Amino acid sequence: MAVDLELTPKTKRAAGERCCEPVVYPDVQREQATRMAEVARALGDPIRLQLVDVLRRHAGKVCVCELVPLFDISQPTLSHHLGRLRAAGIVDSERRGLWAYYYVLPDALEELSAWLS
Amino acid sequence: MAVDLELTPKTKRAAGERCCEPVVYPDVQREQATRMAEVARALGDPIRLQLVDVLRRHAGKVCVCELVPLFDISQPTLSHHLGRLRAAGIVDSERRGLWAYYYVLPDALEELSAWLS
DNA sequence: GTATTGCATTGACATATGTCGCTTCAATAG
DNA sequence: CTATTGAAGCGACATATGTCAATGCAATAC
Repeated sequence: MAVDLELTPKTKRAAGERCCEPVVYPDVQREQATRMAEVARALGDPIRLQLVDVLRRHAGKVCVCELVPLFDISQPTLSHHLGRLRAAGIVDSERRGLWAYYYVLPDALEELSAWLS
Repeated sequence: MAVDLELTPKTKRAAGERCCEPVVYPDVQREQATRMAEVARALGDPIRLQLVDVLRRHAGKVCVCELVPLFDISQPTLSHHLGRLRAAGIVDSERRGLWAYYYVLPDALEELSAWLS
């Protein structure tokens, strides 16, 4: 075990047919995949996906106080989800007095949407 | 502190203007959001997204042995990612002798794709 | 000034996730 | 039969995530 005999020809090929055609795709999009995966991960929670859905259907800015009663989660948890969506560049917010209004940045979903189509 | 005086009228409204119009969207899609979030979460990793990309561009079934050298991860890790994609219903596999061939189930991405568009 | 209100932050906790090395297992080669 | 090969399974580990209660903070109401 300690000694390496190195005597294996290593020319084994299991079957006569080759494993598959050697089409190795040149990884065109490393950064693109990272960007799209980041967006997909942000959408990978039912509450966040519904948040985006509500914000998209409401063609304007929606107050957080309007979003809280839509979900069975605490206000800090909702704030956390909105923060994650904002970190992913999917939404942004604007404070008006005491209230915070969230809205979708439409371009953020474009790349992923185009790739999926 | 232990006694609840209950004497607050609770009729406070911070500003004269209402917080926002009371458009509470009837949550049409609870299960739909869960399904789409599951797919999005499965795509929420750069390696898995690139795996799906390769499998989609290759209009057929691709051998795992062809996928391994495309990424800088170990074979068990790649197997784990393929397993996650299969658990999400995005891909399926078929064994032919020693090899395993993976392919995309095109319908799996349709719902999310339609929602994003 | 003090009290209240809407939202964000913090700290905590349990669970999920990505990664690896090691092993197992089925299928083929000899 | 035994040896080898491709792929999956099994811990183990560090990190990320979803959730909450408690707190903080700025703006408004009094």
